[in-house]
This record gives sequence, structure tokens and C-alpha cells, in this order.
Amino acid sequence: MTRRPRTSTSGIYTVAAEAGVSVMTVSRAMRGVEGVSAKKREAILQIARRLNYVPNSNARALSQTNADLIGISLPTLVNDVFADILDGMRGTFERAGYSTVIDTTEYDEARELRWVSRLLSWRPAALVLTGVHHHPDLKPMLRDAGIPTLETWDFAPDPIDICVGVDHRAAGAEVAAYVKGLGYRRPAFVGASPGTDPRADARAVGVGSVFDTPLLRPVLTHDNPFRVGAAGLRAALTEGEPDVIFFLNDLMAFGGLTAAEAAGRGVPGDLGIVGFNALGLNTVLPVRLTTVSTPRRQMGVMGARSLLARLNGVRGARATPLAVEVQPGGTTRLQAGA
Amino acid sequence: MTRRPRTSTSGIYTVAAEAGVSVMTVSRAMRGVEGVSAKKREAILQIARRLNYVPNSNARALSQTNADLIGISLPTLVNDVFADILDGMRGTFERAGYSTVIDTTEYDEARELRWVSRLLSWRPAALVLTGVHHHPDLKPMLRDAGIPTLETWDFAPDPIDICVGVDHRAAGAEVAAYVKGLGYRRPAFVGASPGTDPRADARAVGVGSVFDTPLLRPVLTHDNPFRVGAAGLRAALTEGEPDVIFFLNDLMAFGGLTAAEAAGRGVPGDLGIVGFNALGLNTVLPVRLTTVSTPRRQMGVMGARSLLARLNGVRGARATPLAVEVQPGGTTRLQAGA
DNA sequence: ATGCCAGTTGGTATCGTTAACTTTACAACC
DNA sequence: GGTTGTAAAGTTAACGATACCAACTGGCAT
Repeated sequence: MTRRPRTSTSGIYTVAAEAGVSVMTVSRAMRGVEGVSAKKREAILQIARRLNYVPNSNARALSQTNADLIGISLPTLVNDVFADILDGMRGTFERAGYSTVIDTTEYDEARELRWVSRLLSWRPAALVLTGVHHHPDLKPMLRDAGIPTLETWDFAPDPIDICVGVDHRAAGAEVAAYVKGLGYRRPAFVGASPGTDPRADARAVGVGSVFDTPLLRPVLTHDNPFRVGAAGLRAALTEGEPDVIFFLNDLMAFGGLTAAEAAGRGVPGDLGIVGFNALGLNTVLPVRLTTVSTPRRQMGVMGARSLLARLNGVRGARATPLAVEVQPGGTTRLQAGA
Repeated sequence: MTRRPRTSTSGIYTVAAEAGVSVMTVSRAMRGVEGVSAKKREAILQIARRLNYVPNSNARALSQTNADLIGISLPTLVNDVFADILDGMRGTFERAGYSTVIDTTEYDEARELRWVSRLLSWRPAALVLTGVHHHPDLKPMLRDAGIPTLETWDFAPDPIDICVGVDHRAAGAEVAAYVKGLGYRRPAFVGASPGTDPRADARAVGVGSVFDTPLLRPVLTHDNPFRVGAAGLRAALTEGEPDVIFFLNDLMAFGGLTAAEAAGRGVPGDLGIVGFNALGLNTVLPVRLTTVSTPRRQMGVMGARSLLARLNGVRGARATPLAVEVQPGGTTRLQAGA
């Protein structure tokens, strides 16, 4: 049959012919497995290098029913949290010989389902999902695919397969207890609108569980985080009389801080501002927020290791919760000026 | 021959048997190509959905000599610049039906060569590289692979294949001219040590070309950007008498700003501080740096579009330079406090 | 009836690699 | 010398999808 013209890529047969051996010997030499004499292996590798022969991973994957590939699904890359987690994971996988295919869901479950299906089409050796809340059709799809799956960032005791993450409810409670110890009593929570982000909801529940006064939680429009923070703070001050505001993350908290000062509220005297996720940003500014540091890179590395262990048949803990750390705010004041 | 037990994944034959048609008809139905009656297509798609059948992209790639896959090589993901570029590219590719495989080189040419070779093993439809300086063995490897290649972030008039980026030399000259217009005369450049980062070198050359006084450029140790900035500023003040310091990026510039004030130099009176890359960071702080905004997301989108056009046989410009914009500093002062 | 066309449908070789099995080469042993 | 054992190398049939070509439909003009 005549096919479309071959690419110029040398195949394993070209190398075998050039080296005067069979394709099996080339295959063995390329993979570094037993059964080839050192002399022949060297000769073959040299010829392969000269011809710029790169084995076809698709053919290998087909022959082996799955690929040396990890599929990773994240909400977005434009967020230090996911960039950090991804950084830890990718490095670990890369060194273990796995490539990574990535998709971003933009926090949309339908899109997650669609993209995960596309990831599965590559028959990856394993899959990484962000969070523990997914489209109802996702679980059966993964069950049928039958591949190891890591859920990360969120912790849940009963994951689909394995899970490495932080318990956002507990983290909210932890920072809330610290803040309550400072004397604050009337909390508000500013982040995603209720019901739109399970993570935000969990954190809000954790915060609320610590205080006697009900948690004030204004509805927000999704937008640039700085503006969300500022608008959220204004909404909170309009709707009630909070003396401390917990933000979904540090960026929103900085937006809130700006708005608080514009509104004439002294921070931390009149109003407490609390962030989340301890961004690097927070370490170089004159103002140091009270925030919660989350072990994101470590989470990526540990998650990847768990998954690799699972691929090697080692069964460890199904769910690993990671600790967070409350970072007290400070007033490392600095004379400003451009 | 007996192979290792089949995965539970339904193959195209399973679907065909279930639907009572041939595999070719299923193949056509799944791809949405002509030649299947509407009734049969519907029936097949429904069965496929019920069985959670996901086509095997590796088999398809093998059959077609290349995959619906774009390989992307970046220095790192923990840097807003590359996260932004990647964000623009990935979204565009994803919507066009391509998956993306990513590797990170950590600014190491040898590693780039190794990872690019791994990317090529997937027989991607196209490849994206960062920058225009590569390992000498890379070009022949790409030539033999014969796939469309986009170089991005840097601009060069004679790319390997196509190129969308900014001219860092020109950008350095542009901001330097602006700063000279403000009255500064004795420049220093703080970023990567000379010879370690072609981009930094290009920018430094651009800056130097504008001033009469030779550019002071201290040698640095690679580290956290804030500390590099602070240490670089101190080194510059020790080695000479600059009245303005250009930093490789905004993070370093903020580090420098902190160090300048610690050293008792007034900014911008005694010493000018200039950043690069206009990070979001810079829009919410009391201090607003003079910096250069680079169209990173747009670059990603445009680069991806150029590559997609090329894949569809459209030949546009080989090299597209993107304009940058100098952002004047300001003193949007804010009362600080935690 | 017959021929012809357009629209569907099916049979099968092929993509590049590896698993499983077979063959060969050669040395050690009785 | 003949037997046996072992490491190295080769042969062949998959893996799952698609391109190419052939064959089959039904409608319609002749």
C-alpha cells in the first residue's frame, strides 16, 4: 500500500541495516537492557547518534499498551500555587524518565472531563488531577481506563486512588484559631463566591467553625485577584461589621489591604487582614501579611513520588495529608519611594 | 502469541463488534469525517460513550507518522514570564485539538538537548523552543526530524524555522533612552553574570549603547531573585558610582530597592531603579517601578497561531518582532501597616 | 432488464516497536 | 568427541488505528 511520504526520520530498521544487526539488537541496545555485548552496543549507539535516530515513543507505547507519560490536569498555570506544584512534580517525573502532558481546566468541571479524556487518549502511565471534586462522569471513565491516579492540592480521606494534599478545612480552622488568639472576634471571608470553589468553601467552613459570630461571606464577581480583594473588602464592610477578614489568597489580601487603607481603616488596629498561600511577594514588601504557608513544591515532589512508587507496585498510604504553617504578620517597615 | 493481559480499555474492535459494523466505520464516526450515515454515526457514538471508549492516540500517531501533539521546551515554569507565554500558547493549541508535552531546561543547553530529544520521540506535529541560543547539536537534530519549530521570547531575524519574540537589545536601548531623558548618566546592569544568559547580555548591550559612561556590570551568584537584586546593587555601589541601575527583572529590582534604602540612598533622587517585565506585583504596591512591559501572553497566542498556520501550510513571516512598552515609575504612596 | 452513479461500508496492509520464542555460537565438562 | 549450558542474536506476531481500494447498496435514466 502506498502511504503518505515517510518523514526523513530514521527508523530502527535503518539503524539495524547500518549496523549489520537485527532490529531486536538495536532495540535492546537503545533501551540498555541485557543481552547485547558491550562492543555491539557501543557501535549501535554511535550509529544511532550519527543518524540522529530517536526511537518512536508512540510505537513503543502501542507495543506496551501504555506510554512513559504522565497526564497532569490543573486549573491554570497563571497562579503560583499550581506552577509550584507542577514544578515539583514535573522535575520528579522527568528524572524518572517520564514525559508530562498538561491540560488546564480553568476551574470548569466539564472542561476537565473533556481534557482528561484527551489525556487518556495518550494512554499515560498515570494521571494527576487537581482537587477532589470532579464531574460525575469522570470517575467511571478513570475506572475503565484503570490507571493510577493522584489527586493533589486538596486532601480527602477517600480519594479515587491516591491523594496528597492539604486539608483546607483544617487549615482554615488553624489560622482562624491563631487569629482568634490575637483577639479578633467578627470574621469575614473573601474569596470565590459561595458554592463556586469547593476549596474556598472548605476553608470558609474551617474559619467559621472557630468563631462564635457567624462568618460573613459576600458574593463576588470573578476578576483580577487584586480587584476581587478590594471589592470584597468593601462589600464585607457594607454588609456587616467584621473586625478581621480572611482572604482566599495573598493577592486578594493585598487588594483588600489597599482598599482598607483607602477606606480609612487601620490595619491591623481597626481591621485584621489575613492571606493564604505565603507567596514570595509577601517576603519582600514593607508590609508582611498574616498568611498560611502551604508546602506546594514539596507536595508536587511527594505526590510524584507516591505515584512512581505505585507504578512500581509499591502500595503506600492511600491518602497523605500535608501540614500547613501559620505565618504571623509583621511590620518590616521600609521607607517607600520610587 | 500471548501478550501481557490487555488493559480493560475497549478498543475500536470492541466498539465495532458492539455496533455490528466494521472498525473503519467506527474510525470514521469517531473522527467525524464524511462517509458515514447520520443514523449509524449517532449509534456508534452512543455506544462509544457507553463503553467509555477513548481512541488510542499512540496508534493514530503511528499510523499517521506524527501526533496531534506540540512539544514545548521552557527554561522553567516558576517565573511569570514563561508561565504567561505558556498560558497563551497552551490555550491556543488546546482549542485547535493539540495536546502539549512540556519540558523544562533550567537554562541548561545540555539538558535542553536531552529533553528536546525526548520530546521528538513523541513525534510531535511541531516544537516550541525558548530563546534563540541552543546547543550546537540541536539544529541538526531538528533538521533531521524535519518538524516546524517556533522559537519564542527572544527575537532573531534568522530563526531555525519561525520566531516570535522581543528584541532584547532594542528593549534595553529603549528603556535606557527613556531613563537618560530623565537625566541619569552613569548606568549599571544587574542580572545574570556576563556570559551566562544571552538575553541578559543582549539587554545589557542595548542599555550600554545609549550612555556615554561605560556600563558597570557586576558578577553575581545565582540565587533567589530578591537577594540577587540586593547583592547586585551593593556590588554595583562598591565597584563604581552608578546613578541608575537596570535590573534583569522586577523581582531583582525590588530586592535592589530594599537594599538601596538600607544603604541610605534615596530612590529615585540619589539612585534610579529600573526593572523589566512589568509583573502584576508592580501594580499593587505603594512603590511603582520604572519597568518595561513585555507582551507575554500575546506572544504565546501569536506564536501558537503562527505555528498552527504553518502546520496548515500557510507561510507567513519567518520572524515577528513584538514591541515592548516602557512603564514610567510612580509614587502611588500608600500608608503601610500590617 | 441493464447500466451507471453517488453514497456507504468493509477488507487488509501498514505505521515502528517490543514480547515471546527460536536459533546460533561457543565454552566447559565428562 | 559428544553432550550440555548459557549468553547473544534473530524471527515473527502482535499493539490499535488509518489509508487505500474494492464491494455493495439503492435510485434513476436508458
